[in-house]
Amino acid sequence: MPELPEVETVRAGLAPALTNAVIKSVEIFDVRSLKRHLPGPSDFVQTLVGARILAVVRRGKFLWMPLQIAGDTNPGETSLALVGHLGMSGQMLLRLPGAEPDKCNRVTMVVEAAGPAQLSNGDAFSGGGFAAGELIEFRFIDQRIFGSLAIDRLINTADAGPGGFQAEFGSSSSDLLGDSAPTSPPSLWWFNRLPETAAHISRDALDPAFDVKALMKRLSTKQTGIKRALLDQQLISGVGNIYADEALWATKLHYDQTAATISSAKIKELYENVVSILRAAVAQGGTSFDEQYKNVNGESGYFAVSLNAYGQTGQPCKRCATLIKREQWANRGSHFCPRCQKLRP
DNA sequence: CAGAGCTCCTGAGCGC
DNA sequence: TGCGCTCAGGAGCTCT
Repeated sequence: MPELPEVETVRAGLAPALTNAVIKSVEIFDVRSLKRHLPGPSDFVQTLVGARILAVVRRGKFLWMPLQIAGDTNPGETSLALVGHLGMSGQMLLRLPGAEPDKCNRVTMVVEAAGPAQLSNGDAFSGGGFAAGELIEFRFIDQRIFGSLAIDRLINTADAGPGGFQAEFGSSSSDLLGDSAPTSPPSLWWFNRLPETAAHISRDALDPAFDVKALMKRLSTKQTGIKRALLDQQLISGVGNIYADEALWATKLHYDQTAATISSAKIKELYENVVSILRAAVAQGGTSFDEQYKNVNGESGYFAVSLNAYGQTGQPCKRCATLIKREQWANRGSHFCPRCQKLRP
C-alpha cells in the first residue's frame, strides 16, 4: 500500500523526467480513475494537452504537478496542477513508447522530455536519463481504482509555508533524511500553494514545519484509538496501515489505546518512531509487501525485510518472542505483539 | 462536532 | 480446469 515513503519514491523518480516536459497526448482507458476530476474526462484531456509540467511535489500521500497550460502566459493566475493519489494499488510508471502494455493501465500520457537543463534557480538538472525532445509514456496503473488523477486549483497554504516537498528547486519543505534545513523559497508561483482537494490534510510527518506540539495537544483530547488517529491525515499525514503498525510496535502501544489516555511523553516517542521508520523506508525506496507497490521503473522496494509487526502474523516478536497477532479492526488488519502492546485502562 | 462505520473496487490466491 | 469465495485498505462520505 503506497504510503509516504512509496509516494516519495515515485515522486523522486518522476521529477527528473517530467519537470519542464510538455504533455503531447492523453489516453483514458478507464474513466473511473478520473472520478475526482468533476468536469469530466474530455475536459481533463483538453486541459492537459500542450501543458508544461513545472515540478513534481508531494505532501503526505498526495502528489501534484503544477502546470503551465498551453498558451497561458500567467500560470500563477491560472494556478492549476495535475493531482494524483495512488490509493491502495496505484502505480505511476515511465515507459518508452511501444513498451509492453501494463495490466490495469487506466491512463497514459505521452510527454516530450525537456532533457537535461538548468532549472530556474540555476541548479543543473539530470533530465532523468531522457534527452530533450524524447517521448516518454507516463502510465497510471491502478488495479482497485481507489486512486485517481484530477486537475485542481492550487491555493495558498494556510501557514504561508511550502505546499509540499520537492527536491529539484533548491529548497525542501520536507526533512526526508533528517539533514536538510529549509532554505528560503525561490520565487516560483506554485511554491507556497497546494491543491484545494488536499488543503485539509496536515503537513506530513517528515515536514520540518510539522507542528508536533499541535499534534500532542489535539491527541490529548481525542477519544478514539491511537491507530485511528495516526491514520487520520488531518492530524498527521503520510502514515498508512503498514507504518502505523510498525510505529505502534516500536512504541509498545496497543492500536486501540484511547489517544487521550496516552502520556505526552509517549506521544512524542510515537511521533519520533513514525519519523525514523518513514525515513528508513524512504532511504530504502519504500515497502513492497504485497507486490502492489512499484517505483517508476516497475521495480519493488526492499523495506519488507525490515518489518517487525505488519504482515508478521504468527512470527515471534523480535523483542519478546511472543507470536505476533493480527486482529480485524475497522475493516482492515492490525498487527501487534499481545505482550509488548497491551491495552491499558 | 466528534467518532464510528460504510463504500468504492478488482486481481490474486486458494479450496474444492 | 474452472468456479466461487476471500482478502487487501485510503479516504471521503454518511450516520449517530
